[in-house]
Amino acid sequence: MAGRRERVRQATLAEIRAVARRLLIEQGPAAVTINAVAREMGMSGPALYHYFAGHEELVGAVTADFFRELTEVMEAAREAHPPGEHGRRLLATCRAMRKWAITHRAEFGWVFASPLTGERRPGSPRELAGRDFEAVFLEEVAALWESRPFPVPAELEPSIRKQLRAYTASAGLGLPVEAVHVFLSCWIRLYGLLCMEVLNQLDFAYSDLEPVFEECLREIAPKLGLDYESP
Amino acid sequence: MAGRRERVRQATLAEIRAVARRLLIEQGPAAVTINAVAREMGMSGPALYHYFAGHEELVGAVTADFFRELTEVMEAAREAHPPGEHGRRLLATCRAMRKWAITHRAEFGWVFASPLTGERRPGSPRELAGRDFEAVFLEEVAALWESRPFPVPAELEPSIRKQLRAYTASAGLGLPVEAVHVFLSCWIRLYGLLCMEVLNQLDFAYSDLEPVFEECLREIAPKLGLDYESP
DNA sequence: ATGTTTCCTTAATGGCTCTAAGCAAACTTA
DNA sequence: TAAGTTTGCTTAGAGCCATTAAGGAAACAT
Repeated sequence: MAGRRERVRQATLAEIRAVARRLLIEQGPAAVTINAVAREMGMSGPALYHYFAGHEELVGAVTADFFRELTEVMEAAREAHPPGEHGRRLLATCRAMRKWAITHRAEFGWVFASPLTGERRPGSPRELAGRDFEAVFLEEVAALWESRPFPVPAELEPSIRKQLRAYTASAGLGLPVEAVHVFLSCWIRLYGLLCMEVLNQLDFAYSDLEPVFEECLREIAPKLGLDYESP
Repeated sequence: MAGRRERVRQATLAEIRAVARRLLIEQGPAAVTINAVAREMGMSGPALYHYFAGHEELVGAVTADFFRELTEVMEAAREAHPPGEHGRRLLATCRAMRKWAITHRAEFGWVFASPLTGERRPGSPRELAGRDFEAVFLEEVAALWESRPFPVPAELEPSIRKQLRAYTASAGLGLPVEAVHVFLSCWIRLYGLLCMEVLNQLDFAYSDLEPVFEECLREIAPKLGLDYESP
């Protein structure tokens, strides 16, 4: 079924993305250019336009790769614990996320500081991979809520409720708006911390943020009714 | 003293930065190029090298401008309240920061997502302006601690204590390490939230983060022993 | 064996950064 | 005031980039 031609094409596509990634790691975001990737592969620049419509699309594809890899790492860490142990599964997922982020700084930084604007549109590979990534946490929290609902605030600021209603519906899980709100509060703290770390916004005070991250986990865990456990 | 020549030079410098900023706002970060700025001013590209050593330095100067402007806005908001009312002063400062950030999205985003690497080195205009910005909060928190110390955790994770000792000393304020830690925890939550908002990392769930920001303030205030007040 | 598709090439346009060489006006100084 | 220096610009050009266009050769389908 997959003819030889198609196989070769897929191999070339994979090599392009691999080279792009290598350039990002070795020489920074600015070095990921169509020409540089082609040169590195022994091809002429315009040849790459048979594989990607342009620079933006290449960047989007590479970003999607990063999301997928990160998602896989997180899922693997989560599945190292039995399905019922939501606390351990969530903690493992969080730690796997940070570990990947700091061992792949260039890639993780690229994800939000990428010079993209258009590639985030609905339907793009990047957008789809982003949703999967997000789902790793969301699904586990939904399962946790199913088996052992965590405490939620009685009332919600009206504007927040209104905004979250749309998101809650689109997520399609059985979570009430209030639970989504608690989850997002935790998410913002965790992801925000990582974001600042990778963008070097905390260098002025910290050189190693691992204990700060753990402290964040310790504060977040009880909000989801979970016990914090040291790594 | 300031000869005519020097005056003209300063005016040109100011115009360059103003044009760079306009290009950033109107056409995004990628449009801020030496050539484009020069063209916009009716000059030839290389002329700008008499004012800035290169693209990096121009970007750094513009970034420093943003920091300075943001710092001024925050200080003005703070000074709208009497010196003794630390709570109101800090809340006003925080709100002024977010207001500036969302009314100047391009500029605020530029500050951390800027393609700079070298311009962050010690002594650069950007680095100095960044310190002043940081000081707006830090000084007020120091004054608060002076007049009404907030509760701090009895013990600190050893690695965190060690790291913060250096920063606390360099900051040169009379704050103990524990208080600096509490301050930084608050800072990370606030700045991290803003960072994610401006980098569009929360669009998937929220369209208006103002109530989320206020909720963050409500949670942070008691950590500094302050009363939260609605805006 | 023929026609089509696919993959790649080179050429070319126009943008970018940055260096080099040179001209002219403006200041400085004797 | 005249000579020399500094300053502010110019154009030319090298070398990078993205992207389009035109064409050749190999692989595939019929």
